[in-house]
Amino acid sequence: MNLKELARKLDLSPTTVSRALNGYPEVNEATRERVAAAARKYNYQPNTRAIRLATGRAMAVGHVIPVATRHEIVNPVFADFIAGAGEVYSRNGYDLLLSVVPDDDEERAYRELKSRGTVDGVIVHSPRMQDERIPLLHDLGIPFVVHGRATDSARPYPWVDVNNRRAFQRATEFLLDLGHRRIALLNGLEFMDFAIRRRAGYEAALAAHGITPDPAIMAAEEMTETCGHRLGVALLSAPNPPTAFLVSSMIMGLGLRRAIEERGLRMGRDVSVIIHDDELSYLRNGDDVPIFTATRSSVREAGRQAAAMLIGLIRGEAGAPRELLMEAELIIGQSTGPHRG
Amino acid sequence: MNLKELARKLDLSPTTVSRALNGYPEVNEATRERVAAAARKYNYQPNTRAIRLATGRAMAVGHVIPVATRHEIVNPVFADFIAGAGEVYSRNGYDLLLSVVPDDDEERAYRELKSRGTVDGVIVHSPRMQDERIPLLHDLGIPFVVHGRATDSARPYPWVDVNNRRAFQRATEFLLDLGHRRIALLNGLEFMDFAIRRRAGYEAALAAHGITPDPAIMAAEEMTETCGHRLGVALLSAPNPPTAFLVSSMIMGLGLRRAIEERGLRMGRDVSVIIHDDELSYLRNGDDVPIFTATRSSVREAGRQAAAMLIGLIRGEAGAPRELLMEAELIIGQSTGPHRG
DNA sequence: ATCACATTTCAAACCGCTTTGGATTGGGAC
DNA sequence: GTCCCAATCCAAAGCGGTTTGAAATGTGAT
Repeated sequence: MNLKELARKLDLSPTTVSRALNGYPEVNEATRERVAAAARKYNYQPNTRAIRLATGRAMAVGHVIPVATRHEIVNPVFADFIAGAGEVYSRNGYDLLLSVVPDDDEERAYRELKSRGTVDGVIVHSPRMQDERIPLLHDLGIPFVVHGRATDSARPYPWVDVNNRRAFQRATEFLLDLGHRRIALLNGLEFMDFAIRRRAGYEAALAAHGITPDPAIMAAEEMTETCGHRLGVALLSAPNPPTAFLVSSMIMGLGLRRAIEERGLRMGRDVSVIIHDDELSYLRNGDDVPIFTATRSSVREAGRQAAAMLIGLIRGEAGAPRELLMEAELIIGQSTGPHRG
Repeated sequence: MNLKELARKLDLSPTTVSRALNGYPEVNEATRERVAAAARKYNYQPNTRAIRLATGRAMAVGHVIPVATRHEIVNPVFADFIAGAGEVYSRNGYDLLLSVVPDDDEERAYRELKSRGTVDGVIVHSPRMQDERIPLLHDLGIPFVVHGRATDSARPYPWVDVNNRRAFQRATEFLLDLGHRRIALLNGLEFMDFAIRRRAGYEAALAAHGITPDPAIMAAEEMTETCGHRLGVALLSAPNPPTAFLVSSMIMGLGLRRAIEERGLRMGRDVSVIIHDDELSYLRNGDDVPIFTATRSSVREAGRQAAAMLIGLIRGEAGAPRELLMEAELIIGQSTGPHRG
């Protein structure tokens, strides 16, 4: 059933039917209801392809997912972020278009998205510092929202981010208050913007206590279980090992815990650990009692917020906020305890 | 730059330009090259929306991701499956459309996908046994491929799956050969088809050794870290605890390991564990030496295969295989050892 | 009765491409 | 020289909606 057929059944012009269904004012309330009833009866659904061509809008949002050609890692937070964003898109009639692109081909991907008009806007994932995608998207004139931030961007740009700096600063302070002085940092790779900010927070808290950060107990690696384990083993068996760890992801934290327990130590008693918890749905930090003490911020909620912001931008809604800094909670779990001198 | 403008620049009709670019035979080789050159020069990209309307094809594939309204879990294998599928789509000019849908609303989602013509085909995720989506998609006439299988489907349907039964049968046999007799099964929720098949393999291997499965050491739960931990604690502290575990996912295995180590036991020495490893990119089972002994099968590869099969179906390629059973490898890691009587 | 004006409806153009059904041209067969 | 056919190209009609500009109808004021 298409518009023309429906119009013929109703003995109306396609124009009127279209307007009736789209809520235009210049149509009689009685006819509008007649049209609506018929549309329901015949289960009329306007053809998306036609709407898109006619209106010039794609009614779709793109998420370009760069897949590192070398280590081929898919960011584990994607699934939840997208689940959150997807909710908002479907409520607003937008489709979610996923482009999986080798990371050396991203620029071409964005240009094509623009010139072929497949999407009305995009979400930028995993920003690096001085990310080239931001000026590119500005130039192309595609509405976009960055999940995270890119330090040192020349122009302002819309973003949704967690206050990574504050979170890690608070977490470090918490450990300091427990008496820990030798606090290791297991960070993500530091070309990622969030990793830089977390380190900054960590260093600021140390500095405020007159402690100079020790590069020997600061690592920046891929946030995997095995990396967490390897770093844990190395740091714990070194001379003057840390008594506490600040870890950038739950998965890495699981690896660290493995290293701790292999050495016959107890997490929370012998060694304190704070992780960052993205509240991934398949990796909950405990059901009721948190396993890890954690800085917690829902990445799914970030997805919702970013999607809402992007739709606002696409619709050209003025005055909507263009920046959103989400504060992480500090959740006290069983993985931290006072320093045992 | 659109087709009409390009045609005018070339002093040709849009017809000819279109044909030249799409490789139709009725155009002079010389003009074809002239057209191609101009297209490059002006960076002409045909408008996707127009192509879609004109051809009636959506050039897009849908992945409907049901989000459980209650526990809100996003399947952690999605990200990698989709990364694999996405590679194949982009190579073939298809877009990947993600619909995040509350799981009680899935039927409507599929019907709408059909009647609005947004996609040419879909991938069905996480099939249950007797999955209602399969007859629905058959009726709607949308090409589809199921990732996994649905026991007891009346009609045949295209699928890509791991041989879950064989994998768990082999794993169980391996444990039996090591002398274990009390082998626990930590399975996924058993309305999922793969969980049923894994249990069948487990039970078959036990039966071949004259062992009656003991429901007391068989669990079917959500495959999370905390569930693995909770079940591990419960089973290990029960009278007559198992000496080996067969676990349906790596994440669950991490939780189990935590329970084992909390009790002062060593995995691989005191308790043997075999997990199923989907080779998730962010959750590798060790870098060179596997942490867990595992049945291993790449979910990303499954994504590639399913995508390729679906595109074949959409294109109406006859003779292409409609079913693909991938065998899992048994990888020997450090988490298994002989039974210590 | 007449006119201005708001309300309601419609015909037709348009979005940018594909595709059908000719039209034109040139060369070879007869 | 005529006819046929292959090789090229084109005009126009689509795809299924939206949107513009105009027409038809009804209403109240004059």
